[in-house]
Amino acid sequence: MLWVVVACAMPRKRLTREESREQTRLRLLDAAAAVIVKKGLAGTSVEDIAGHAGYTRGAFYSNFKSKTDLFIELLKSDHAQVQQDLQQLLEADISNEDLQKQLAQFYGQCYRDHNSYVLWAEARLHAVRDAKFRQRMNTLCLEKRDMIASFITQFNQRMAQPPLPAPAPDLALAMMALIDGMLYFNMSMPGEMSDTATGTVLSTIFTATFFGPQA
Amino acid sequence: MLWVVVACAMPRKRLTREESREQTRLRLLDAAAAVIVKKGLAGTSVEDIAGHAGYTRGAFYSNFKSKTDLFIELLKSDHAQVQQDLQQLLEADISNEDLQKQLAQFYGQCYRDHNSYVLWAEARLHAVRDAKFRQRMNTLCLEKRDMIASFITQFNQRMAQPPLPAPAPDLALAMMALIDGMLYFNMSMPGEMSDTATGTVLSTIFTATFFGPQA
DNA sequence: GTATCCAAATACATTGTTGTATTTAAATAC
DNA sequence: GTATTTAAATACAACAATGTATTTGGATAC
Repeated sequence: MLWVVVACAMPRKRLTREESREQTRLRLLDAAAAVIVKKGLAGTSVEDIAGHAGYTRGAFYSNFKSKTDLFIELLKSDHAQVQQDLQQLLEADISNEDLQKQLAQFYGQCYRDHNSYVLWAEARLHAVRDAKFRQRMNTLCLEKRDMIASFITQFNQRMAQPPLPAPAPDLALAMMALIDGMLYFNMSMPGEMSDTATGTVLSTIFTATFFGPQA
Repeated sequence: MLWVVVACAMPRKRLTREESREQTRLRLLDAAAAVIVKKGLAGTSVEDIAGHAGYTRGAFYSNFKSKTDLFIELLKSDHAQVQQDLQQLLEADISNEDLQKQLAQFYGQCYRDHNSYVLWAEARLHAVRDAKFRQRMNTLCLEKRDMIASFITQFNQRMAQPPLPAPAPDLALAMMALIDGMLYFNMSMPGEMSDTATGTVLSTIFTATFFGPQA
């Protein structure tokens, strides 16, 4: 009886089956991300995930084949987001901006937050051990590399800089490695490398690499 | 009876208690490194380690307080080795060598092999989750940073190069991040980044950073 | 030799995890 | 309304891992 009143007071839409299922899926994915960041992929049980999302294991197995299955979905969704961000950056008008700003944006764009970076760190270790998984991840990484390579080429042309010191795809990998290294460092040694130091170093190296022999 | 003969044939020294204990310890450490690289820290059970070393769990708990305890010993021993290598490089006469060679050596020195790198990747993730552990690791990393900073300063002076574009410790962190990023990449995407590409890129960036505005 | 010591093995009790099989209740279709 | 469907809960059986308590047998001391 009270139920009716409440239901009227806050028009909490009665979900259709499909909506409800989708909601459960998303809640499980979110919960998984949180718990995996906190306890690690291997250290996280299916029960942990379901529990944290407010369900039982039954809901989990009803929605995902396995923990690995869910994990891959998690990565794919994050990758798609990053790709989209990069695409946007690529399409934006960059010729009027200065390098510093670009780099800051680029850097921030690569991985949006600490959590997603930790997830990718987990993924890499998993890739070392699972060839199948590694292949899938490589595909994603190479996709990103190509997008960055395209960004570099375009940037180089628009700025009418000296020829690149190496093929764009190679430079792209190097830049990814560099940025990864920075984030990786900050992940396990937060605060050790000041933001300004990071920025300075990145821009120093970027400038030297892309703008070549002029101070 | 045959035993006596065999014992004479190969003078396999009868171990003292202490020697025997030390041997067990070392075997457990070696086994742990191998298994942890293969299955991950969390995915490795104490039983796995003991079994792989040819013992039972009893031997393990008789020698180590816990898995984490053993893991830290593993890292410390690896770190000590790297520090020693760096020290040697620092003391060596470098003024006659060319940059390329130095870099190659430096690069190879940082982490001696794939396995030890994977162990450190595990360690970093562990550090994200365990503040106590993170502090310990920071100490080790800063030790390394200082040694590299010292290397950079010395190198810069001996080569009579232009002033460094940033404080040596900051540059050291950046170099560590860069090299880490490269190795990290190669770890999960082996073969994607060719050795020559890696070398070229590293030397390009290093040259640009340390030798500044001249091609 | 006998007594003792201690490194490692074994036994044990407990707890956590897995995946499947079955049940339930709410949403749809009629 | 009644029947059907199905998302999620619950029950279950098998197994893996933990840490401690106890035992065993080869070193050491005498």
